[in-house]
Amino acid sequence: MSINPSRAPHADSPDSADAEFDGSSQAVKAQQRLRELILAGQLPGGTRIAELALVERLGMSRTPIRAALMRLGEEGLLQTLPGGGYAVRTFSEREVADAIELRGTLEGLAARWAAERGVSAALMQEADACLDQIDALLQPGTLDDDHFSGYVRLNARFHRLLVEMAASALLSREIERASGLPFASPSGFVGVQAHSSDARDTLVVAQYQHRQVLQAIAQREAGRAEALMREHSRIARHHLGLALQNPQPSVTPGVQLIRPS
Amino acid sequence: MSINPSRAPHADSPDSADAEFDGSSQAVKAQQRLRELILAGQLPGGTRIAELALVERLGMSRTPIRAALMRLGEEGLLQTLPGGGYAVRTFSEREVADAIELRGTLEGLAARWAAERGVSAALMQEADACLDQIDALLQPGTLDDDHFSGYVRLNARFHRLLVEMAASALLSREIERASGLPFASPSGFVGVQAHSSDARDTLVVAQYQHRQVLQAIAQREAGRAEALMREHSRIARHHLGLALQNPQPSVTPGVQLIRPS
DNA sequence: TTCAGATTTTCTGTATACAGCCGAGGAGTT
DNA sequence: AACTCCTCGGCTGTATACAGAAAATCTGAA
Repeated sequence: MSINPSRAPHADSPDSADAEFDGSSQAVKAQQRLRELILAGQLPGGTRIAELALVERLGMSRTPIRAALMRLGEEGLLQTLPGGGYAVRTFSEREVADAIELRGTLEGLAARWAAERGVSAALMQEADACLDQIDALLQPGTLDDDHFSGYVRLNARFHRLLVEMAASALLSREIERASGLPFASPSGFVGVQAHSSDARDTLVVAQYQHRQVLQAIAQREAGRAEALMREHSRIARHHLGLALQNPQPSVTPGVQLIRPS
Repeated sequence: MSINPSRAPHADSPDSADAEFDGSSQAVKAQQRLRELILAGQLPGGTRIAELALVERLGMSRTPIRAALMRLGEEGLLQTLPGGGYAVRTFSEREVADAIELRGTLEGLAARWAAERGVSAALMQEADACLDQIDALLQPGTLDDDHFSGYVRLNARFHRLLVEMAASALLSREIERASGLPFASPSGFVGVQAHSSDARDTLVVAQYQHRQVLQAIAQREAGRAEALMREHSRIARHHLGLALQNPQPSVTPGVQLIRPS
């Protein structure tokens, strides 16, 4: 017996191109795929998740699935039920807004620490180069979907660099955690107005704020840096409002978890 | 066989009076007892923790122990080792200070939300009564150990009420998490100067800040409430400095996890 | 027809068996 | 004597068996 051979997994799983490299353990694979399943709306919000169903679906035993459920529970995507077990969590609009503001506050703290403690020249240059790339993307007249996904990637990169500037493993973990809810992440909702007329203008404003934050950090203006990052998160909140008026699950993963108010 | 009967646990376990009521599952018991073991210094910081050793020590199987290790890892008390497994984490003085400031920032956000959104009269009265009790404790001339532990309890209660005022489950979880590191908790270090000459004065200042925060919330002064809570956390940071000058593991659990800088 | 009780099914929590991996230690060679 | 390679032991990740509990369903009576 041993590992019952090969185990031809998933016969259904309409998941798109996964084939992501094996990572390592079964547990992290389970966590990743479970998250994808939830965000893609495969698992309806609010209903109990049976471990055995996932055994069937993910093609592994209960042990790594159990670990993944626990992790996603800590992360906030699942809620523990009183009788035991987990259910896919749903979020009120207020909760999502709170999550965004929380992330903004934490990123504000990161910017403040970066300004107070100073940042290595190499890191500043890297961030600067990142913003230059965003500038190039925002040249007038060039805004197709490719450019949008490019913006999402560069924006996430800039936010990551900013957290790195704070040089605090503790804060990094906490921000990563707060950004775990997909709609709370820095780029969670940018795709929502990809085809809006003033889509570019919003990104221009966001990019302006990026520049100002970096300048404030460089000039050691801690209070200003913090305030700017907080304000910056309001853009995500604005996007949230747009996303709820015009839901497009394809571009904003996880919206179906937000229950209408 | 079944559950090997009754389980006469621990023959060694020099733990003090536990006998805490059964709670429920083995997993949460494991988590609680593991945390106690770490905070009491039974498990030296930095060394790898073998699951089998805990099986022996806690008298249960690997499964709940594994769950407890994962939870404590997420919580930050343990770090995961590259080769797999966990080790008791140690903290630099800087990290502890960061944790305190992070908690202060989050509590500041809670105070701000409370002020912005308003608080029920019942909750305000409860907090007021709590502060009245602290006032009674701080009457001049009466500062023995009992009063100190009373202060710790009431202080924790006030901070809990304040978080409740924000009425955000998300923020509650995050603050609870940030206070998980024992030295980052609101009352983590107050015992450090129990026998200092100006012990009472520090508590008087803290209590003054409590009153002001409550007033700011009642008057809907959001910015002031936030700033006050942030400043309030500096008292804990002050206590941290004292604790490191004069370590007393008995009154400040977990200090031995802080590595000298 | 509806409600209450009993039975059955299914689930989670726990314990344990199995296999691969990493590290320590010893033996052999230069 | 020092270095290298091999072997052995222990430990973690994974799979599975077992027991208690809760929910769902079915049956019987009012």
